Amino acid sequence: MKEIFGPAPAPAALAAKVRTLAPSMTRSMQRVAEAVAADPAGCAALTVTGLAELTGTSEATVVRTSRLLGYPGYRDLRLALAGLAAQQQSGRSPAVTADIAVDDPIADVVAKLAYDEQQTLADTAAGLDMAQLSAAVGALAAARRIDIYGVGASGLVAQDLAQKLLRIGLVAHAHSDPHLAVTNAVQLRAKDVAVAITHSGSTGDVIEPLRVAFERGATTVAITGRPDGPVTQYADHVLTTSTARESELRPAAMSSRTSQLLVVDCLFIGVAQRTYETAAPALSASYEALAHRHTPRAGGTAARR
Amino acid sequence: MKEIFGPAPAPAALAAKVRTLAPSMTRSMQRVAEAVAADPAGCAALTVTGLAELTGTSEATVVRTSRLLGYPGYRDLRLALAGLAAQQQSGRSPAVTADIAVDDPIADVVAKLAYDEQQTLADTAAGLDMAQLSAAVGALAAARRIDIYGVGASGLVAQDLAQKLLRIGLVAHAHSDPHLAVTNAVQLRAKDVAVAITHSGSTGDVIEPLRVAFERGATTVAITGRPDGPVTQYADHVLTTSTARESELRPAAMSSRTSQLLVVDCLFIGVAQRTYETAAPALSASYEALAHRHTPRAGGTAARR
DNA sequence: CCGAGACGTGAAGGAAATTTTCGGACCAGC
DNA sequence: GCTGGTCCGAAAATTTCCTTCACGTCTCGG
Repeated sequence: MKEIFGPAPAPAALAAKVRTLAPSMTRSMQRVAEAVAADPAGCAALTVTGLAELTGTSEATVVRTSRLLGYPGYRDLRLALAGLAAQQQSGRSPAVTADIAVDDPIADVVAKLAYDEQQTLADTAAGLDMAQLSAAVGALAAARRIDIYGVGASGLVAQDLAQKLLRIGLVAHAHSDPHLAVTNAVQLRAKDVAVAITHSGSTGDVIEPLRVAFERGATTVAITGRPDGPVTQYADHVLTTSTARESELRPAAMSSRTSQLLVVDCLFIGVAQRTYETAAPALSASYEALAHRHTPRAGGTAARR
Repeated sequence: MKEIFGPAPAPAALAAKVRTLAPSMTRSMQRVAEAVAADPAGCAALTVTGLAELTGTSEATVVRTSRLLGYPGYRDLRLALAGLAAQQQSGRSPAVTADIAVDDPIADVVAKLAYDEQQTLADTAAGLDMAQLSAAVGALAAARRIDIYGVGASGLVAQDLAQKLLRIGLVAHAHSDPHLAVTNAVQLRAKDVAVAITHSGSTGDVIEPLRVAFERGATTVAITGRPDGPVTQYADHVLTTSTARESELRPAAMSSRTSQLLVVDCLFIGVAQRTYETAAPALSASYEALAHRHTPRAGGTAARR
């Protein structure tokens, strides 16, 4: 009997991982990663030397790329590749997803967007580090106070998380004003938690308050698409969101938001589970508090003017 | 020297092949074949030496068995094994259909959430009325001014839409303060568009400004999960979001948000397409304006305190 | 404009894996 | 007990993989 559970490299999340880590790769490594992502089956049939020649690089680069993707060496990457190829083979052939074009009919836009977001969700789920997530949940559940930082599109996600945590009785606040965020971060102490949400991983306005919180001894969590970005310097726990390819009409903010929200939801559910005794009544209380805000039913038809 | 082996090694029919060929095997080879068939995943993790030790045989025997099974050597058998393991792995994941329970491990929570949200996306895309969507897009693209109403969780979606439309040069504003929303709605005229976002379809704070806008002659759009709700009285175009079942730990806000965001994205892309001439440069301009807000690269490791 | 430093890269050598070779062990039959 | 055959594994031979190191290139600061 063999137990290879914990440190086992991700099985299916390879394509997602390639996209996530691509920005932090050098040119040569990108070529290798690209080849691997494009044709897992083909690459699985190649030796280190073969893949190096195919991509016009050296064996060392291939090994380096394998390491970056989370495997101990090329040998294990190759095994994962074989597995991936088998899955693709047996699984449905993924419908060809071209980029969204200017002249796409609206129905195609809907289909492509839905498909892309589904893909993003799958990638994110596959790429999430359960240990980190679990640790972050634990910290949040026990927190005296929670500060959440995010600006721009990520600011909305930050607010979403804050709203949810408030609903289950935690003390959470989302800051999108960098100055206020920093001044609030100074107040944090050991039992507190600070969460930074930034897709790029390098948004100064978000990193700065997290740094302050980190130095104050608070537990810090980063939700980012760049696990190698500056923000992770000051993060005790890093939750990686996936990055879909983006096109001219489809800015990165769109898929990153989907990914971030999934992570946020997972955090929320996790915390709700751990604090179930207090969370459940708080949830229903907040629900009932809003009931009278909904008008019972539609009347007739309205007349304009 | 390289030889091309004629018959490609079968990937999935391995267990059958083991049984078929077992009689023609010697005792030691049978032990190897048996181990391989019993635990493909485990054996895939072993080297030749490891498998030889596990089965109490020698490396040579392992290679001989591989040959008999139709592979050029153990290396290729191992690859096939990894593929088989991946297939088996992917085959079993039907546990996600259940509701999220209090004692679910965190990994299950992630899987279930991702699955549910994927389902929600598919449902929403399938249920969207293209004619209504198209009409709404047309109204937005030609609008002089756009007001968006939403409170609570839907308020964040409203802000998301406003952010996006602003980015492509439209005049859009999200209101979550009901009073301000109404006072602003009074200003709307024929060429303007008002969008109301409410899952329940009966949120008074959102219906009220929409009614005002409607009576002022503005084009009104409702994004709601209840196409028969009160809000649709005052909506020229109704975009229906899907509703997933909710459980105690998973409030409706979660899936409705996913659904609403997809609709909002569709609106955005649709508008961006129609106003491409102005949208494209506006998008890249807003992107560049933020570039300097990102610190270039990570330094070393941070020290707490 | 130039130099110092850091980074990316591949070549070569070393380690580990796989495959082959070869000799010994076992088992009939003579 | 010997002989021929088959089966098996230890160790050599080979391929594959990994590590080290030096060279080229780029960047940043003066």
